[in-house]
Amino acid sequence: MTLRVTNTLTGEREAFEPRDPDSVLLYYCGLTTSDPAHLGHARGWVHVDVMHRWLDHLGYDVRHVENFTDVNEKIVARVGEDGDSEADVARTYVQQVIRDMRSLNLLRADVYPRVSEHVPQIIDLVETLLDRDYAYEVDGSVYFDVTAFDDYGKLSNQQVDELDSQGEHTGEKRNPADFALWKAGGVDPDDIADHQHEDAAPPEEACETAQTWDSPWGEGRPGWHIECSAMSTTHLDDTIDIHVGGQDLVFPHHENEIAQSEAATGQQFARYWLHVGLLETKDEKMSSSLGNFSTVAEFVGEHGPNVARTFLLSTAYHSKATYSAETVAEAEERWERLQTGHRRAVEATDSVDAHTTVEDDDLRSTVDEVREAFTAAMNDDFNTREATTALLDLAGAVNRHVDDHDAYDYVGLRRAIETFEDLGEGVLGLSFGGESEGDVRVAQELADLLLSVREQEREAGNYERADELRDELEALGATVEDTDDGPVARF
RNA sequence: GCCAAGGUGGCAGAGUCUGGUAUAACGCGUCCGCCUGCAGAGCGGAUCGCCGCCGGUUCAAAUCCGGCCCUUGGCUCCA
Repeated sequence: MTLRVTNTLTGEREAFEPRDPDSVLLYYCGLTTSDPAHLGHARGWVHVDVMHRWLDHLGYDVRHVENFTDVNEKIVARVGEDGDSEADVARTYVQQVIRDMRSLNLLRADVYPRVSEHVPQIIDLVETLLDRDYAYEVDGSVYFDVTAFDDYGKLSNQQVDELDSQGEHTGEKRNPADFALWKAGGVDPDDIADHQHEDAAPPEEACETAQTWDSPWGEGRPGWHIECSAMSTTHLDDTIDIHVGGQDLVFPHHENEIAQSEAATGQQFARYWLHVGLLETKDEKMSSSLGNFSTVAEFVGEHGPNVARTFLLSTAYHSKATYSAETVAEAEERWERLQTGHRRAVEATDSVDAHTTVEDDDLRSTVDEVREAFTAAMNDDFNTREATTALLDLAGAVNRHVDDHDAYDYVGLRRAIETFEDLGEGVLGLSFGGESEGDVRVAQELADLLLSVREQEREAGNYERADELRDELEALGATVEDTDDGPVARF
């Protein structure tokens, strides 16, 4: 069974064949560090993370690069608010993003390159494009000439003529569809005014802090698209295997990356282009500029990383996803069910009723089916929803086994636990063990003490007092359950 | 205007590439039963759709073909 992926370049789901059969070069278009990351960004991160984990699982040696765009007008617009200069604001947000990523239990990328560290490579690339007549200079700015690159539009199926008729005619560009590789001078206050918040520094002052670099064409700043071409080539290779990004980047960003890179190297830039669907609230996408977002920090703070990942993975990466109270509640239930299944399997194997001579065929065959279904789902264009569904089936089998048997199938349960851990933790990045250490242990003991008091009240028939004790425990964040083996408090 | 993705039960969301192993998965919601002092978790069962509309191909279509309607995204910064 081989991995198949939907390639935006061809519009088809095709067999994945990396350039080298043993390794994969993966690049993800990261974000501009001008605002706190929102759940839509997290959706991209988590899906790329799972792609990375699955490729590892399949035995590939994965090299994963994810950039930060720390040079941008929108960052300048935050000066005075989140820092004293463009570089300072960028640092503030890079730090926040790293924290957010950690909170989501993401595997680390091999490199997190920033634009500000790659200006020499960008300049080299622009020079190459000028040498090869794919670009032209006007008053210290350099533009890419889209008419010089025959394949322009191949990713997004755009026609240059059509783009020209829609584009803005500025004085410097030969064609409206041409785009900047290098921009002369600093940042124009007029360009940031619209992006500023109330407490930001005055536009003129903010723009004075914008970073500029020397170049063969004078002082200036790199264009937006060129960075990814330069960083991808620097840290991976001229041709990479998988380039991932949000669906909103297909045009113009990714189209322009292809044009720049392929014009410069004469090689195919990326073999597979995968695009992550956008996270939408009611009827519109979640976006910083629309202000309709929930930040990663808020969401993870409220729901925790496991619910966050379950939520983000409950829709296949290429589809759009809906963010609403209902969809989040569903994710909470799905996670709860997975966690309960895992926990009950662990508790049953630890029980004195677990026997090595008992065999439950239903449990054992379900484990095998689940592994097969999970693998098939992931190989089918990383279908994380189907993969999660397989694990939910496993939870059902464990529950049935524990409910219906007095003697437990130790070996079968072990296999179920291994499956939860290999696939749920290893591939989906969930964490079943969770927080059962240190502080929680003390809390657990105190809760148990209260529960024993509650038991006395219950035995005495004082249900009113017993329920009060339960309510008090629950008010402190515990969940009280009366099980066959007695009352239990969970956190 | 151009490009792309998508329209499946109350919600959400697989399946569509490779037409039939489907009485349309999984979850949520609702209802009933088991369990329970009650509740929760769990188990079992049920409810709700014939898959945007129209036509075609086929022994057979949610899945293929044609037309139409609608939604979202991109064409300016955006994961």
